[in-house]
Amino acid sequence: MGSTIHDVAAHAQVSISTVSRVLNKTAGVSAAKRQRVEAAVAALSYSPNPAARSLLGQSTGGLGVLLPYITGEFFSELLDGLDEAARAHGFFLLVSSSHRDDAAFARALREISRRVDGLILMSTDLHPSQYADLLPKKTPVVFINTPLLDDAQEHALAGHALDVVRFDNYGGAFAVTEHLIAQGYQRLAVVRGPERAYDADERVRGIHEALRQHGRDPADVPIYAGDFSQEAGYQAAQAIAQRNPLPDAIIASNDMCAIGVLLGLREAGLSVPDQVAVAGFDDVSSAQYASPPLTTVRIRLREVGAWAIERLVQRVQGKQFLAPQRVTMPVDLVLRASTGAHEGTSLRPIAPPARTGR
Amino acid sequence: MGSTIHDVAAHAQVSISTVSRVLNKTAGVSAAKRQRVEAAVAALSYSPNPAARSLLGQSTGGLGVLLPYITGEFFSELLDGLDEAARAHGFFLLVSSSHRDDAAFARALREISRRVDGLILMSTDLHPSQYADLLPKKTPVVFINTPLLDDAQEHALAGHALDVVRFDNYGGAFAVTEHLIAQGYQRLAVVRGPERAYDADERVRGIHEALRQHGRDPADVPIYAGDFSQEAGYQAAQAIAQRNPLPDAIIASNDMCAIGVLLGLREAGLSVPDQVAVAGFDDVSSAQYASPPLTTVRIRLREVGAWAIERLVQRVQGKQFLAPQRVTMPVDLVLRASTGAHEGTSLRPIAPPARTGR
DNA sequence: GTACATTCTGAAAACCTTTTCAAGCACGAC
DNA sequence: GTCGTGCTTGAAAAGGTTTTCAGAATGTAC
Repeated sequence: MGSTIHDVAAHAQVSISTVSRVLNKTAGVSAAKRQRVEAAVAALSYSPNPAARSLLGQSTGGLGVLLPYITGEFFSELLDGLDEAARAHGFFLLVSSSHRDDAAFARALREISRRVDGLILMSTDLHPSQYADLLPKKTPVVFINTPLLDDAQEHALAGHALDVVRFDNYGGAFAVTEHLIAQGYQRLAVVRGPERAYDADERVRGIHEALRQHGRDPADVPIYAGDFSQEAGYQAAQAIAQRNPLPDAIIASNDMCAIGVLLGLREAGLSVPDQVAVAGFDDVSSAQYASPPLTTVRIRLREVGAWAIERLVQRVQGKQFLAPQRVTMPVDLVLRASTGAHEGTSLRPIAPPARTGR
Repeated sequence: MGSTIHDVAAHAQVSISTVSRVLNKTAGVSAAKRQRVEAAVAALSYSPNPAARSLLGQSTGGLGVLLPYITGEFFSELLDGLDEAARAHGFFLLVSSSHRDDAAFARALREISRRVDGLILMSTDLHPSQYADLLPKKTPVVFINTPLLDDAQEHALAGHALDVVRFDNYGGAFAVTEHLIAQGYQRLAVVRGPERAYDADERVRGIHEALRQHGRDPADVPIYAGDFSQEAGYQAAQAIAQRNPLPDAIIASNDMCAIGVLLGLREAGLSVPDQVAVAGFDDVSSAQYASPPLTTVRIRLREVGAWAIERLVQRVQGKQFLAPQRVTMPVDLVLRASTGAHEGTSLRPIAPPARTGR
């Protein structure tokens, strides 16, 4: 348990340098000594002290993950994808979430970044460029689902090893809206996500663009405030139910909100989808068990997580000089009963948007 | 960013020993020097290198969490409770999950335990005593939801700083069963959790004891195999629907399974709760959005997580010699429509079982 | 046989902190 | 004035590893 490299060296009758060389394959060692060292390592069940290693500025074996929340199916699945990929590469995840204010976030970022080899950050209301001075120059970072960066922002981050992976909020919202229009719904309403949240904005943008492309005026579609919570959806549905004329389709900012909308409509005595259709976003697993099952947009969270880890590990393992990437993961439109769709139709892939390579 | 204690010492014109003493309050320092040091620390925004600290056998600032899964609402909520409590004490969580076999688990345990000050372990199919030789003697450990230990097992673990927190699987299952009996249901069926899983066993035990206490023979209640998944519930429901006479109430091992049962019954054209009642366990948030909303047992996962962290932090921060505790958290019976209960009744606390103090 | 290149090996420095040890200092008591 | 006491301070060691540097050993070419 508590054996050191010195113990191994003594046991194998070589110097500690030789042991280190065998372990790290950093230089040639004669076959005889190598075997003695390997035997000693096995006999003492030695493994290098990670603290000593990271003190030398080597790898810590840890990757930091800072998320706004970890509760809920959305983050749970993302985290699972991250964990699985990290484990496959022999890394551990240092997780920290829900930092109330920017100061707390900055503190956590500073503290955690000294203990890890790379960072994964997701924060919907801070621009990556705002982190610039908080980030240790040497630590590679992957952002998940942050706003697109303009040139000035890219410039501010130029010194960092920094990639971004997004999922196609815009395209998913566009597709859902087109689907509702194709189904013949006339009077849409929207329950949006939090103010200042990039993904919420993108979804609204996708909805508006689809409306425009089908000759409808976005101004005719009322938008209700929300915050990705069931409660917000419930409240909005109550308000929408009072409306005259009654909207015949509601696009919720995400599935939890949509489930709240379903409850609110049921309370108001309205039937889904006969009187009002409802669509969500995210395809959390509750979506298929809602009643009626929810039309929504599937985000391939596991793939997003795997991509982020993969990229980080590449950079950590010596490939410092990879060109920064900005990737957008495609999403899938999932059709279910809540919009009067044939349940069997289920999966329809959306063409991925052009990947901006810069 | 990269400033060391030497930089601070130079800036404040004192020795590094003095800086260390000011930072750790480990000995008196004259007021003048203390102020100079504090000013220097602020000016250079210095914070001690965690790797160097942990190399000295001091705190790493990390707590390890090994769970069987992190996906799903159950683990998500537990993890959130752990994270919140850890953050409150200034600790980070090192998370690792889903280790396919015992060897992988042991490896992860060994690797992770060197990077943390304390460990939280949850594994439903390994007895704590089996970890005994895997655990570093000095690292305190809190087990979540492990089997009760007999004297021999306690003895094997005697050298370790080790606490256990459980939630009342037995009592919750007992209460649910009593509730179904009180509602007048006659022919129960059970869909159990995985084989060899402690919590699944306890829930069955609670059901059986309740049946006996109400003069019924547990042998009359069929038990269907399951694994806490929706799929298993769905399959079981299909099988149960074929049964003659049809059971009039189904107790599922957990909520996900119960939701699967609801789907299976709906598929079979059976209405809940008119023809068959359904109850779950865990009270994940989907339970209240199921149709019909699910009668279940609420586990106070956040409290369980907070307790575990609290205990670990106490031990880490010097209180090595606390007597080991074995605590069982009470659960709450939550009544909803799936068992024909008045939805308004909702919450009924179950008296906590005696806390075994050893 | 000598000179040289090449491979292997061990000693020692470096990473950054905490803690022990001993020295320095001021102060009060005699 | 001298001694002892207690507090403050700095030097140095320790913790476990990687890496550099130089030396040793081996092999090759003439």
